[in-house]
Amino acid sequence: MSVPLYEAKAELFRLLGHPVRIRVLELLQDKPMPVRELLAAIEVEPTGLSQHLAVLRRSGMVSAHRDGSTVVYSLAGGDVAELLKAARTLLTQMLTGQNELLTELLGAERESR
Amino acid sequence: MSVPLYEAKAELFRLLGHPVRIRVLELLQDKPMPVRELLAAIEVEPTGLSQHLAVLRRSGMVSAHRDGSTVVYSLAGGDVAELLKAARTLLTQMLTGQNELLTELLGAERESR
DNA sequence: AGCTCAATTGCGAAACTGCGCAATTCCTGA
DNA sequence: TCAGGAATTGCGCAGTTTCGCAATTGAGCT
Repeated sequence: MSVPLYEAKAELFRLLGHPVRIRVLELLQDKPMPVRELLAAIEVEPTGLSQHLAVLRRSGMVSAHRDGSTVVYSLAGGDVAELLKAARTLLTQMLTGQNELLTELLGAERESR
Repeated sequence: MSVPLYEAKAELFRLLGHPVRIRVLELLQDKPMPVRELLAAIEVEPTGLSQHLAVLRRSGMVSAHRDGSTVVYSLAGGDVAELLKAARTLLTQMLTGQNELLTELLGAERESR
């Protein structure tokens, strides 16, 4: 293997590490969408969106094809949904973990007063 | 929610977007480990490892406790394994997708000669 | 107390990322 | 064919990340 797997994973995560790109992937999960529609759904300048789309395209996560004067993007292959779901699960687990710790600490403080 | 979910996801992915941090999480999946052992397993300077561990600690993904003169790190709560597995799956899907496309293109070229 | 090893932190330099503006490409309709 | 909108690209600036060195903290040993 020329590129170790953990490098590839890190690279993948780095690609996903931007709110706009997450939004794009989430939106494309429902159905393919023209840029115009993505633009309407996400708060971002056209040029910024293009750049993020370019990143996703270069990485092979989405593919684009022209339809007349507009460009339509769609997810390319892989199970992105699963990854996003795992992220969501992990986030909620981490947050509840922190909450438990917090309430525990608060309880301890109350008792010590 | 003060922070939109997609922001939190992006943040999470950004945290994971470094090879050393990925390695650390992978190693900690098996069992808690002292820094010394992580250091032996990963190619990185002690100071660099410390910094990456600090990032993971601040984010709440790992926790550390002293044991004598060494510090032992362990995964904190959440199901990191699931996320890493999803990443691995997605990567292989993307790579095979590219391979198929490649062989398709090569086939087409051969035919056109 | 002084020494040493383990781990962390502070800091400055180098590399990278994201953003917006201006310019460009590609298509469509007059 | 040319004016217009859709989308992309090139480019420079500002902000962030990463890295290694030097300095610091904490624990065990004599």
